[in-house]
Amino acid sequence: MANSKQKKILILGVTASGKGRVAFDLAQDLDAEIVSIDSMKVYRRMDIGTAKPPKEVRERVNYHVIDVVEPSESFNVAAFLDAASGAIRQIENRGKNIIAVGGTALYVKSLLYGLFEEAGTDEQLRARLHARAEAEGPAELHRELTQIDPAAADRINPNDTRRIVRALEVYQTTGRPISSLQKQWQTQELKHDWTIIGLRREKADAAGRINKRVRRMMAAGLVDEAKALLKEEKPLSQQARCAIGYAEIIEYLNGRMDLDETTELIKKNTRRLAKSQRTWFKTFQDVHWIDVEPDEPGEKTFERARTLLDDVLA
RNA sequence: AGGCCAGUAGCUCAACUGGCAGAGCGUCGGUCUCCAAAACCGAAGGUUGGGGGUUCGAUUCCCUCCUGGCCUG
Repeated sequence: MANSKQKKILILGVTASGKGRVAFDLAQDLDAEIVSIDSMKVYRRMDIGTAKPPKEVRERVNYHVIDVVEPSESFNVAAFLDAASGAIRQIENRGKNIIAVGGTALYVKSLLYGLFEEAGTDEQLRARLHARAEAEGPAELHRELTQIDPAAADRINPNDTRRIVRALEVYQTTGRPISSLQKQWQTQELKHDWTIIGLRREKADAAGRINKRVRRMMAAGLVDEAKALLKEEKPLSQQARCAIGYAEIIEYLNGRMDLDETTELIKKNTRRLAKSQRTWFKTFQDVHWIDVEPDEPGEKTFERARTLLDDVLA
């Protein structure tokens, strides 16, 4: 076979940057399948608010790691990495190219560099530790962490209950300090076998696209979609219920604000998400950035991405 | 027209009988290895509506003007 090794292309960008469109065009062009890197598109029936690719699109290209869990279920990085790795293996077996797209930076990082596998989650232990943090204050747990794992304690802020709890959880379940396990993102030369393309836009342009998209989601029936989810047998999981768009509409349905305020709040929170994605992506190494112009048609961005790939992969 | 209330950070509001103008939210920046659309940290931002007066010292007391709201005619 001439092309014995498949291409692995990763496309990054903040929410509403246009990366989905570019991924789809590239997938058709390169005979590839798509792996979604998105902590919210994994939930079934949360379609409008998570901006999933529509059916017509999904009929033409295979999408993975979308709709893999019920809205009542929890999900996390490890589950993502499992699902994504499985999908990638399948695609490779079919001899197709792989395009990963997404904006959940932690998941991207796990896909590139892996996670330590010695400690999963222990929900009960975690709940107990959180209860203690509530009662005694996070500083007390942080002091304990200093005893068993000074390196981790040094890196974690005394108010950061979640990370303190996770560090203690890891120690109590494995007997090993978390800092001794978190090695895979710290080596001098981080290695992976992906070609990474990043889509970047001016902030005002990004904000404008977000506002437009939120308006479109509201018009497309986001409120009804959220209502339907709330009517389901099982309640939404903690993660699913804090998805932007859904969280605010739940408040709205509880009479906490009117529809205009709700829409504005969704825009604001989406802009905040974009900001934090931007911050994350700055730290990513070897990204080939494409600066997308405000009025640039999606087709042109796709052409630019393809040209860039030709150069890089040549 | 008269009476009353209000005017302090971009927004919503604090500041005991005069004593160094603060908070929340937003904005900006950052952290991030099993909840990450989460959680956490940091920074900037004010001639306290204008002008005058009393005082060692005024967001605070007095006068006046401006703006907004309510009440009365």
